[in-house]
Amino acid sequence: MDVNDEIRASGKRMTRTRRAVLSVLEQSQYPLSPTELYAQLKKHKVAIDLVTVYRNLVTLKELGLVTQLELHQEGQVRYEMREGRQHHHHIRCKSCGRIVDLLLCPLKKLTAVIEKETRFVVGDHSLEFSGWCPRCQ
Amino acid sequence: MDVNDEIRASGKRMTRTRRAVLSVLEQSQYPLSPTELYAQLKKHKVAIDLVTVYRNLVTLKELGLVTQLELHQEGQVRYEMREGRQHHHHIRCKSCGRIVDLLLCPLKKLTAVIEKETRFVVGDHSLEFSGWCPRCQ
DNA sequence: TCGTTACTGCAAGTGGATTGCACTTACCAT
DNA sequence: ATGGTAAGTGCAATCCACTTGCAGTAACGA
Repeated sequence: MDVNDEIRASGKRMTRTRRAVLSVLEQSQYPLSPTELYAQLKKHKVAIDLVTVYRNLVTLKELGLVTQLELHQEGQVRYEMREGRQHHHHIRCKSCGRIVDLLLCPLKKLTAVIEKETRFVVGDHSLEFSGWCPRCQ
Repeated sequence: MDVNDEIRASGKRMTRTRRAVLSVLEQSQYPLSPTELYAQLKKHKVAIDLVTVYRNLVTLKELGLVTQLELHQEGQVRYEMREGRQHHHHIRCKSCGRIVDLLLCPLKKLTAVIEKETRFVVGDHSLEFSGWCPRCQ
């Protein structure tokens, strides 16, 4: 079941704008904010409204096709394709804003410890590092 | 050197409103958003503008007297007193929004691994869990 | 190809946070 | 103790990410 099928299976439709949003996300090397995504679309001469970008991202997130992340101190949200990629975190350069994937997640074993400590049932976690990238050091 | 001295030593002044902001933060059991802080001040009949709350928080953060945190999916920032408290993280209830401290930080040893993997120089990290608190389960 | 209804664009609205500016006040030098 | 100056404050306006209302458009199953 490819992306197209997944969308259709949920009663949603594969529209011109939705295809364009997916295409830009698929080609991006790093998670995009709605505004950046919108700028990319404009660059590719796609006629689309920023509101439509927002609404498509909400839909795609609900369908589990994209992941939403919020990086510290950014004041905006970012999205990346989920598409077979495994759970991971990010590091962001404090100087140029560059965002790079981290392949590790050291937290899975921690859940039990935290549940014992707090009596919460742990759902998600968000982990993010910031620092200075090679170019900015 | 107490809080008062620290503020004075930096060329800042200890004003009526700044004292009130600090007092509310000191008495809070959990990190407060500017709006919550403002509401607390109003409840205590402190005459203050919301803008002044914001500006004081910026100043206190710059002085290292308070820590700013951004919890995932909240869309607002929170502050807590630093005051001798050691580095820690938080867990937030997805249902009622309750925020509880975690005493552990499993990430210190990870810095070297990440620096090797990414060639970044790691500065800060932000880690946050969410789940369901005992009352909301 | 037609009808339903998801989707879109435009405009307006929210809410958290910031900025400009004139007035006020803390506090140090005298 | 007091007067000058620069930090701090309040108010209004603004910014910016994001959301909502609504009328018109288009995907796609029948």
